[in-house]
Amino acid sequence: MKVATWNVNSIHVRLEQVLDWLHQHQPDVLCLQELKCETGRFPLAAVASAGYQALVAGQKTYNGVALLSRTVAGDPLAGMPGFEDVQQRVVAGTCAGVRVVSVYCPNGESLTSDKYAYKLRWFSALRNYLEETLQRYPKVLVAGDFNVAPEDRDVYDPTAWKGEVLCSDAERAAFGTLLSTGLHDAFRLFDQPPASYSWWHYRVNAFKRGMGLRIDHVLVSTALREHCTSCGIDKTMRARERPSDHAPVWVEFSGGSSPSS
DNA sequence: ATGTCTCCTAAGAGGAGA
Repeated sequence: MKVATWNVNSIHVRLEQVLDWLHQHQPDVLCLQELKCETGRFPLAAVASAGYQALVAGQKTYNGVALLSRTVAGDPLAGMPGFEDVQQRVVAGTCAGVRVVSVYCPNGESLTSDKYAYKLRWFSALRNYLEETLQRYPKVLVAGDFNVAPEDRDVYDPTAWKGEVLCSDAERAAFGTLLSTGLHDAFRLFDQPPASYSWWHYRVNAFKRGMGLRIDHVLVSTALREHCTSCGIDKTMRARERPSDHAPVWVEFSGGSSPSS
């Protein structure tokens, strides 16, 4: 089983790249973020012709998440119960016995912004939601743009970014509370190249200069961790013409398309 | 170093968000 996540920064602009990626990598599930697309305008027919079903929680202009899967996802759920939010940032479904949650965590803008306070409230709600999810489903996978670089090694220049948004102590602590529910950062289960990042700013030629952060993550529950065989970041999509500012992150599991027990 | 990209309104550029 292969699952991936990708912040596409507009599904309309990146549709051909998404279809290419599905064709090349044949994931069982692909989580998407920043659709910037109303639910009713999502290109369902295009992804269907590529062989994928879609759960979509979209809105006009901003945010928006989706879960593409080869088979129809069970128990679809948009948003987080008990946390009313006009911003569409969460969608979940069950695929091959795995509860998959696609998340687009708030950016926060800056430490003094109202959006930063919202980000911390949102993470608190996410922690509660994932705790409930883990009680209901043993095999849980949470994938998306977390907008947090968990450690200094996830930042190209930790000194320059120290205390900045995406790297602040409070954000890292909030990310840590997600792990404390019983989830594991799949990327760090394996040896990885140094300077592994998933996002590079569009400005200042950041990608070519290696100025990136690792803020897109795949978290797996303990029951899933045992089956996890590899995890990586596909930088090739960031090197393309007209790229998203994020690269896809993928994870593979042993046991074919349906990891059992 | 205010740099780039996307989408919106609104009929031109400019603002919001990342």
